[in-house]
Amino acid sequence: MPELPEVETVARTLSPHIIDDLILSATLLRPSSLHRLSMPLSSLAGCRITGVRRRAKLLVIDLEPPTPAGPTLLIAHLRMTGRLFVTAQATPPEKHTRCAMLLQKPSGELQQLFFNDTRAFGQLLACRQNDLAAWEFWRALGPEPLSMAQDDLKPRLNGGRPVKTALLDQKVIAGLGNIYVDESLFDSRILPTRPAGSLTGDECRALLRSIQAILRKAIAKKGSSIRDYRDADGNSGSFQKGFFVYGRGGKECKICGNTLERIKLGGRSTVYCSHCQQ
DNA sequence: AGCGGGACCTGTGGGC
DNA sequence: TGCCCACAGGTCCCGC
Repeated sequence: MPELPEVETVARTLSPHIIDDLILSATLLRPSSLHRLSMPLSSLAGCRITGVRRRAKLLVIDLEPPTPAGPTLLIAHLRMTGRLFVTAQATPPEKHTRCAMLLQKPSGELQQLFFNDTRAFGQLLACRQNDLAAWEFWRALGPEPLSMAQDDLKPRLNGGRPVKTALLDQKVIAGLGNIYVDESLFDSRILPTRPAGSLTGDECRALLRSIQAILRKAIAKKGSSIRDYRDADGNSGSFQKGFFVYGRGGKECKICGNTLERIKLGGRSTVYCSHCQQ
């Protein structure tokens, strides 16, 4: 599910519900949903939520009090089907509820924060800031695409692997997934199979412009909902209505009318227009 | 180094 | 209706 625009939307919609809340308890309902580097979730009892933000495809919840090892964090990776949302105090866990936290608002009102995840690929990680250095995935994350300057992409795209594979690599650029890579490559008219190192400076600048424009539009549309994705208020995104290629293999290119090709690249379904993209 | 394939999970949709 | 297969927004790990 969630790529950068969806996680950004979850952060924005979740924040007003839980900011300044006190965590009274945290119950893990499926052990495998806890990251191997995580502290026990029970250690979060007594912490207050001070921020909700996004890094790459990760949702980061800032907590206090800090510890000698730096600020306390609760990080969620939603993977394919993870969902975070608040619900009434009395709501029982569902079949796919992996974690339930009891929160107390500053007004004294109680509510729950649920982490639901059908496929159970998603994970929660409670840790101190200093612990993040031990998490190789976090340490190696590439730059945020919306903060990159126009010449920042070219030096990161090299080697003979397909440019699509490189863009999916979170060490190259953080937050892109299958949807937004295919859409960005189409928008910049670049074939996904092109060796990453073969792109010219102009092509890299055009590609980054496309990535940034598409991510901004997708965030404005509250993300893309293919099947499972909902924001923290339970609403779907609508950017999927504007897809040019993702999920449209065998259909007509909206630009030239050519039949869109569908191939496997890096194990991922890939759709492109062999006429528009070069 | 980099690729493909499989694993991790559950659900859905299409074809027969 | 029902069964079986393919496939799904992500990442990791193994073997070649």
